[in-house]
Amino acid sequence: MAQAQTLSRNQQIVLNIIEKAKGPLKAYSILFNVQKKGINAPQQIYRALDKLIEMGKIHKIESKNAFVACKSSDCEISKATAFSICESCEMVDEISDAKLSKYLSSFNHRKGMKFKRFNLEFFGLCKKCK
Amino acid sequence: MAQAQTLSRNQQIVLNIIEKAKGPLKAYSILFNVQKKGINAPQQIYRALDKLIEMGKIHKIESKNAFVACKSSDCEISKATAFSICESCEMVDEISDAKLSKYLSSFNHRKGMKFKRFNLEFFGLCKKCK
DNA sequence: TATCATAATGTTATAATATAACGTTTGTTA
DNA sequence: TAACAAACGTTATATTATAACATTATGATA
Repeated sequence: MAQAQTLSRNQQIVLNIIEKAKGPLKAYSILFNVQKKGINAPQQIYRALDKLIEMGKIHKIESKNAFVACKSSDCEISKATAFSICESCEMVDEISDAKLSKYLSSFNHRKGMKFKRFNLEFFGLCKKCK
Repeated sequence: MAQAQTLSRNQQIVLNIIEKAKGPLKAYSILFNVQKKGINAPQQIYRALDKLIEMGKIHKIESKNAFVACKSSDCEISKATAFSICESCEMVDEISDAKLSKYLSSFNHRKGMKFKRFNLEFFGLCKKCK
């Protein structure tokens, strides 16, 4: 079984950069930042990103094609993610709201579909940009 | 002011294809389907898609980079969209649930952000694929 | 109806995002 | 230590999306 905690070298490098970043990072901007460390190809970045997502260490912001570190204890390895996204600056904030999470996790579509996972993106202007 | 109802030729062509489709369509697959009608370049598709989204006639499924026709009267020109997405087949269904919509529209993040819009994607297996 | 502004068009080129496919290396564990 | 799985490195290419520029249609109004 894959060990939940141990990160490979490339995974650790990529995660460090994402964790240090103030906002969401794009794959190619990560790539440019790690070329000094000997990572040269997009494939290497995308592979690390995929694994980090699987492990729940990071999330993809779908509307921005960008990645943020997970800050939520509620998201249960990315089964229940919610973000607030500022349409003016680059700010993205992960929303940890147990009530919201519970409400959505128990939501079931009439048409017979049982959901395994959801991703919610809110858009607006953050405090600064308002 | 832009007239909410009148569609240009290209917009109409693109909308027709999306409305006739059984599932979400990707930009380039739309392009291949309309080359017989004299639309030759991606730019033409993307421009039509952008306008149709603005008008609320279609929505983008962010996790799939694909587009579906709007079927909801609740979504208020894409201010409040929710979809159920089958992870096995290509099925995407727009969720019209007034309660859900109201709940999320009135949700406000603690950190002082007032939301203008949200997009929610649920993932699971549809009836057929289950 | 002439004119002006706006929206939409057509086209070429290119940017940005992401994956396929292959062989090699490393790490785990039986 | 042999065998397997995971991660790596690399080249090539596929997919998604936008920039930039010239042209043509459309609609409002003077």
